[in-house]
Parts: sequence; structure tokens; C-alpha cells
Amino acid sequence: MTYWLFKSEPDEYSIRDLAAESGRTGRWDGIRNYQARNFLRDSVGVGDGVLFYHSACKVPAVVGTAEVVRGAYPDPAQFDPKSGYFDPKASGDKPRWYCVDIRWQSEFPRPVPLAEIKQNPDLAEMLLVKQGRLSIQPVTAQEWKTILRLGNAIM
DNA sequence: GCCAACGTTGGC
DNA sequence: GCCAACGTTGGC
Repeated sequence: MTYWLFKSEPDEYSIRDLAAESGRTGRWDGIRNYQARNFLRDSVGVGDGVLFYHSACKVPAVVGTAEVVRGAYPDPAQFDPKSGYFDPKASGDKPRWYCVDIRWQSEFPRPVPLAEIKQNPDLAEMLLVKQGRLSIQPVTAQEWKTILRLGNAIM
């Protein structure tokens, strides 16, 4: 059982979009970055915890949690010429990109903004802070706990 | 919309 | 196998 942080642009797919899916379960697809792909394909497993992060928006922040309910399988969009995620170099026996399914778990009463994460000494080692531009990244159990405490804190 | 960080691609 | 060009990501 491990923990992850998944980034999504809320204009594309927000935590409320996930909550609105049937069974509150959605496919996490469209990952087209190799580092993120490798985590997704090799390490993300059923039962893992996910911090849902909104990126490329006014206030980038962790906004809630989700749970992985299906491990890596080839992202169907890469085979679909009509999809924006189509990849001509991928083939059925040699898929290049992967996706997982996650189920909505919670939306924080109070989102935890990136600016606050950067200021918190307990979170200084997060990849989110140390290396930007990584849309799937591991999170330690300590970091998970700290983020949940902040997100659920009564102000 | 600029541009920095990172990984892959491909010419030689 | 070097390395410049390119694609993706995402904060600002």
C-alpha cells in the first residue's frame, strides 16, 4: 500500500468530475510523460491512496483524495485516431501509454494550496516542491498524513 | 503566454 | 553514442 499524488487540470478533469462519474470511479488516462507513465505502469496498485491535485489553475492545490481500484492497463486513447491523445507510434501489442481507474474518496473542506505546502517544513521534501512537472508522483505516509490533517483542519 | 526542467528522438 | 532539437508539464 503506497501513496501518490495525481495532478489534473480542473478545466479538463476536476475532483468534482470524478465524484460525478458513475460509481464515483473514473479512468486516469492521457498521461503522456514518461516518468509519470513509469510510476503508473510499474508501481501504482489497487488500494493505493491518491492525493488529487489541481494544477495549471489560479490556486494550485491538493483538493481531496481517491483510491486506486484498477491497476495499470493500456490507455485506449492512444489507439484512437480521433482522440487528442492518439499516438501513431503505439500499437496493440506494443502499447506505449497506460492508465488506471480511481474512485473518489473525499473532497477536503479546505484545499491545501501549493504555496502552503512549500512553506511547511514537514513537506519540503515532496517531489511536488523539489521537481515540478511530474503529474504522477509518490508521497510518503508522513506527507499523506500531514496533507490530510491540513485539508481537514477546522479553521 | 513565457520559460524552465526533464525525458525522448534522431541526425551524424 | 553525442548532443541539439523537440514535446510535455505547470508555476508564475
